Amino acid sequence: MALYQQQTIKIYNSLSGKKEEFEPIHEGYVGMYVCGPTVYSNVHLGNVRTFMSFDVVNRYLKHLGYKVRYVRNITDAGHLENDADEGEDRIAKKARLEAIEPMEVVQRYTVDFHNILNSFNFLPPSIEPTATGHIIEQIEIIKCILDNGLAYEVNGSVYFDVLKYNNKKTYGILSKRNVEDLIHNTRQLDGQSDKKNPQDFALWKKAEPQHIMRWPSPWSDGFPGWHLECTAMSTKYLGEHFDIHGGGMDLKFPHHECEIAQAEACNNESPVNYWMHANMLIMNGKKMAKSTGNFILPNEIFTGDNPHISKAYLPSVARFFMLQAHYRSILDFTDDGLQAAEKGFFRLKDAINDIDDLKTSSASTFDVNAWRQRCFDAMNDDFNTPILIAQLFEAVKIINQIKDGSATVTADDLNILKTTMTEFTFDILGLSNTAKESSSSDKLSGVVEILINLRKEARQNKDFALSDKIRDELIEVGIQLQDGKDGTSFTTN
RNA sequence: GGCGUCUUGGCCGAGUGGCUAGGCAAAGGUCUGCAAAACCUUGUACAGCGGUUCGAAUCCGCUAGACGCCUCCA
Repeated sequence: MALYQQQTIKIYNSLSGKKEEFEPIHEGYVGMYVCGPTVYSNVHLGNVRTFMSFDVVNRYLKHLGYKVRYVRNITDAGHLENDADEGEDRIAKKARLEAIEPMEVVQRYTVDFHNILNSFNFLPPSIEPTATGHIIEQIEIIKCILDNGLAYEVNGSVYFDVLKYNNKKTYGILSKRNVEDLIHNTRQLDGQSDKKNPQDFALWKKAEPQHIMRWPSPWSDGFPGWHLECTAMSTKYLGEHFDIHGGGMDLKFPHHECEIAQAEACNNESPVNYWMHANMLIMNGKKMAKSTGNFILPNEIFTGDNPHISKAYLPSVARFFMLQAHYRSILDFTDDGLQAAEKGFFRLKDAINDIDDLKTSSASTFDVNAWRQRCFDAMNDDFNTPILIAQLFEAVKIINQIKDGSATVTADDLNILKTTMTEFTFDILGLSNTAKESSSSDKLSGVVEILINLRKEARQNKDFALSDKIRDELIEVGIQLQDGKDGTSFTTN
């Protein structure tokens, strides 16, 4: 029996505003689409947090035995910097500024994106389609919407008719806005527009002569509107109706709202069963923004080369830090928070690495199966990683108690304990057991054992100056000795 | 201006109508040659003001503050 048959997941659905029991359309299979980055600059930490949230969702669903088709796109087509009819697209702008081809911009930052995600130990999506690779599919959807009378062409551009759509369906169903409010509150944009109404959005834009990224279409040489690619690619790879759609909270309106409208306009059905939105990452209490300097690149965390942090942190420490908050909460990124996370993470990791050395007994002083289920319960409750981490620390305490002799465990229970800890910490949360990898070197272990023995002799001879020197100098290189009842062990960080 | 979210102990950060979240930090103790690590003990928090209720930090209203979206944005 698959694990998913024993566990019931509840997902907070942005569409209904409630936690709902998760039932995939096809038993055992999950289709999930997550809006990926626009590759016109380095991926920043806020992006990483959103994608990390869905990396954990992906990992957990897989762990439960679901066959997950996880589609995360790369936006490499030039979208305009604003929704007015004028303006330069961001990729072209970057290309001009750096004097390179637009596709060089795309390549450079796609590679950066993958590098950063790899360093954070992300699992790759099943399919990572690009917008420029799906121009034909996007054109087909525009034709479909035109055929259904919910879009109109003006001067080679095609716009979605929001008011007309709203007569039949509800525009604003996801973001809980009503069209009347939108009409009253739409800001006046400079420049004359071809749109019938300001809240209409582009499906296809005719390219200005200087616009480099352009494709032929029935309406003009131009480029697709900025909401269309996700509808095209999610439909192509997951079907007209699929299970989960995710993205950052800031995409809820207008991007996801427009996706729903496009899909409904073409296929006449709601495309997604569960909408999930990850909340924003802020830094030192304020929005991250390049313009104010309140900003950090993921790589700078690993090197410590940023004025907002006091030292370098391992990717897993940053990952642990972010997973200590629930994905639907705003998270404040601070150096203090990272330091606390670092200590906590090392304590967790050290305890897991101690499991193999624990002694077993004829009885257990705790209920390992009940604890294991509490770990599942935490994740089942809308992927509540902070609660899961709290449960993992309950186990840390037990492991240390067993080590101390104030708790006992049977061999069978120890096996369950170890499996559960490993699965949840490394497979589901996606943390890395980095120290174990470096300390598992037989040569290093051998050398440290020699020093431990030398120190032991020194201590027996009451030569504490020497024994402390060995201990302190090992700490300098990141090796900490731990004197226990059964001799001295060591950990590396 | 409109819409929406949030405000928890020294810090971070969960959660719930009545039962210990957890991490970090702090204090005392055990262990130790001394430390470190670990373990044990200690905090009676939920912005303010009203209301509903047998009972609310958890539900409702108002006030204050923070944030997000409304324009590209994870």
